[in-house]
Amino acid sequence: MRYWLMKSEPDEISIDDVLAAPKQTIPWFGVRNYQARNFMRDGMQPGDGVLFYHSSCAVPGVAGLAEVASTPYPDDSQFEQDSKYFDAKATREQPRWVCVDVRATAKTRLLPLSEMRTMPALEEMVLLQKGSRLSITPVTAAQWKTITGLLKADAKKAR
DNA sequence: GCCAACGTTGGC
DNA sequence: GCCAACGTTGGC
Repeated sequence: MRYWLMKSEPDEISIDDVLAAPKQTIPWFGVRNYQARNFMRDGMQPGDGVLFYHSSCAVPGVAGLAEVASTPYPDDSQFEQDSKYFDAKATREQPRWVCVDVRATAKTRLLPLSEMRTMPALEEMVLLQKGSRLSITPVTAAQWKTITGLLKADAKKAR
């Protein structure tokens, strides 16, 4: 069981969009960075925990929780000429890009990036490292526990 | 919209 | 295989 942080632009696909999708599940297509791809291809297993992160928006941060819901498979958008994710060098025989299905499990309060930066327990998060801009990054079990623990406690207080 | 940081491309 | 030029990401 591993943990990941996955960035999505809420203007494209927000946590609400995924929760509204059939089975609360969407294919995580469009990753076009080799490191991020390798995390999906070589690291992800169904059931892995996912921090659903909203990026490129007014207040970037963790907006919900999700889980990996499939093994990796070829990303169809690489074959679609009309897609902005089309890759002329990819073939059905030799796909270059993969995706996994992601199932949203909870919307949380927004945990802003700025707040995460103040938390000593999260100092080592890949997301918070200088110059880090990978759309998929690994999260340690301790970091996962810190963040989900905080968000669950806050949800309880809000009830 | 700016720009730092990083990734990719392609000539050599 | 180097590296300059260019493209992208994403917070601010």
